[in-house]
Amino acid sequence: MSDENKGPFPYNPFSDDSSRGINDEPNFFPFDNSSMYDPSQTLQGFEDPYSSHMSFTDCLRGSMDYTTLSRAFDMSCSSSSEVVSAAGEDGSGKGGENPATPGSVLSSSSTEAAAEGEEDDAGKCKDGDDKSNKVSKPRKKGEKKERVQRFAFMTKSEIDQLEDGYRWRKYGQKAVKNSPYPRSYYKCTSQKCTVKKRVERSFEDPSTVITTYEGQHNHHCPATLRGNAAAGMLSSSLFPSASPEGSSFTKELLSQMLPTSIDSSSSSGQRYFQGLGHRQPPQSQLSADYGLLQDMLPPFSHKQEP
DNA sequence: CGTCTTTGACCAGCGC
DNA sequence: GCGCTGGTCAAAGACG
Repeated sequence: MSDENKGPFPYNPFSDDSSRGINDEPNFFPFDNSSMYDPSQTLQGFEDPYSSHMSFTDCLRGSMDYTTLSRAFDMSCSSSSEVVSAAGEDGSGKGGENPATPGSVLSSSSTEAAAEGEEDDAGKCKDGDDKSNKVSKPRKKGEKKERVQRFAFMTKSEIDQLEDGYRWRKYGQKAVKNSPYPRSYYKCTSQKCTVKKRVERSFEDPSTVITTYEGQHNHHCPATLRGNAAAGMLSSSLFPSASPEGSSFTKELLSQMLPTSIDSSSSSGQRYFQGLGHRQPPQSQLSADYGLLQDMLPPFSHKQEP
């Protein structure tokens, strides 16, 4: 892939020139450290999507390690009409999760996570079938591996793993080309859940952790059930399907948390947070809100099991 | 003892 | 076809 993916950020994990080519790059909106959230001023570079960011994890973790968060969506913009149509039908399909709503931060563009997805990617990752599928999985010539919805966070953090409410099992680590920092691979530990994530550090800015989620949870967020509202909230934001009402819930929620506009009209399907910017509520207020959320979340998180 | 991490090996996709 | 790289597996070890 080429330079346009790199954007202003020094290192884009999806921009390397490797042969990755399987899932391709999620639309990636790196944040600019120089414009990190400052409550005393409006967001710098407000018009610039590349500087869109928000202090989200800061809220989630009670202002611990994370200071800035930006995210991107994998709209899997590809030339494949198959993918495009899949993205389209998703809006009415399982995704009925109104991908265009702010709360539905996850827009399913995946061809698998939505319709047959739980079969395919699941097939690849399902217990016991991993190997066989990996080894013998026949693939028609020219047929590309299905895309899964992916989105990435760039997080200013000392620690690598964002606590998002889900439990992850590390299954691999690889050195990354052009980066001294390895990339770690995690799978959701929940049975039949095929969500994966990759975590790596930016080599230009070691304080920045890049987390890439892939797939959609098909189960409750443990944190929500446990009452960890913050993590659960993030989870329901990231994976609305794991919480059917979560989409509307998070829509409402995020409309408060993310008062700035979210481009939901983009024909390309690209959406992103504009960041909390100038209207981010004070920490104390957020904490109070999360306290309420903690009470609200359980009823919202009932998963409609098929 | 169950769970998780580490790590070397293997495989697939891509460019040359 | 070959080499490179990312992604994944799975055995072994660490940990609580």
